[in-house]
Amino acid sequence: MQDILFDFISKYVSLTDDEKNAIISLDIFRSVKKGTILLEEGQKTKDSYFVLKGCIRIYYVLDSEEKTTAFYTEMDALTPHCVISKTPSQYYISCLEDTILTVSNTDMEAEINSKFPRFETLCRIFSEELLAKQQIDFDAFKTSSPEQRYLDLLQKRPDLIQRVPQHQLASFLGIKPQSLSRLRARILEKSKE
Amino acid sequence: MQDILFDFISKYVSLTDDEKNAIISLDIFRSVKKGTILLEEGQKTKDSYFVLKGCIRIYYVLDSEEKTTAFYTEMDALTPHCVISKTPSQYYISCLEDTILTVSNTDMEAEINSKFPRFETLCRIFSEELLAKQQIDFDAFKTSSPEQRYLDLLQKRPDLIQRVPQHQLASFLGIKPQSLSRLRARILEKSKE
DNA sequence: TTCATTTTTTAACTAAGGTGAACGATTTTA
DNA sequence: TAAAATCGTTCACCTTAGTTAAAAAATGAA
Repeated sequence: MQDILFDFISKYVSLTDDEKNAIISLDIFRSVKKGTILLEEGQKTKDSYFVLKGCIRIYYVLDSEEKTTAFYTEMDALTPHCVISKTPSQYYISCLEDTILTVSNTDMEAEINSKFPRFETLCRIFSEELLAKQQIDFDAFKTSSPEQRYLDLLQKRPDLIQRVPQHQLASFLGIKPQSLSRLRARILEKSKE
Repeated sequence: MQDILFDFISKYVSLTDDEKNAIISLDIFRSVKKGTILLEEGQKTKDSYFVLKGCIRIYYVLDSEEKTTAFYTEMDALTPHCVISKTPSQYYISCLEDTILTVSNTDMEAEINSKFPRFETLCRIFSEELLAKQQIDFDAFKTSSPEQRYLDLLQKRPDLIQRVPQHQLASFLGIKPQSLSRLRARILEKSKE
């Protein structure tokens, strides 16, 4: 299971056995049941997550309605905004499936970073990559219609459409569940012609 | 002018005179005229920007229409996606106003990072902050209507609405210029009642 | 200043998403 | 297992954005 993490890291830097052992000794691997809430609105935390297997999601409760804005699956890393801003969380994080992930807090990261400078380089590069990728995703969202967004998702993350409930997918796409349902029917109708 | 940059950096780490001089000797300060195109679609570059004064924007050309997706003003940093992904750029970057900025390339950053490890820490923290902030912005975009987005912008970035052409603001808000115009009229109508 | 260009607004019409309600189907839970 | 809650779909109606076109306003260049 740890190998998933190290395989991932090896894309960026090659770790020595010393470094790997330092990470393992942190005891960061966790197994969590479907439905578990990792973070609640209003809470403060220093914990970041890296998904090894399964799926977690971010959702807000606005006007007593759930709005899912992000999904994290295998090899996705999530540092909640409240960890960075040191303010109470504006959103919930919960497990959509039984999930295996790593949980690491700011202090542990600081320690590893100072012991192994290459780990800091890894974090910097990784975070720069995520930022650039997310920028592209945001741009694509702004410049396309809900229907186009759905079709794009179908191409790029077909797995998500299978494993995630429609109403969560809808708010992820920025629309209401009824609209997603209608939009899907519309696409099906078009493809018949 | 350099002081703007160092004031900004001092929020994250305090630099020694040695470090400041190393940065100054890189000769990264540039003054560019309104309308200058810093990066074109299809180009490759290693250059990142930090805006000291003025405003630059990212725009795509889709179906021969300009779609502006981001603005960068005083104290904003921009590393184009193509710098990270090492692929040709999907978008243009141009100056909306006469602008003073720093231009630094990947190689220079790598050099500074290896000479001054604290600079790497600065970059990591800065990039993690940007990522978290952008996530929140993206979430807000997904969970609100064009009208709400406009009202939010009016609160949070009133300067942008003054200094940026409406049609660029429109695509930044994910709508057409005519819709923004109509939406503004609608808001004005409501406020009269 | 004048002319050309760009930007913003307005309007009429079309298309698409939001709302509220209803209906099975499925899942959860007691 | 039965009852309750959740989920996905459909419908009718409303609101809002997209489209096309035109005109007014603002901007820039000769």
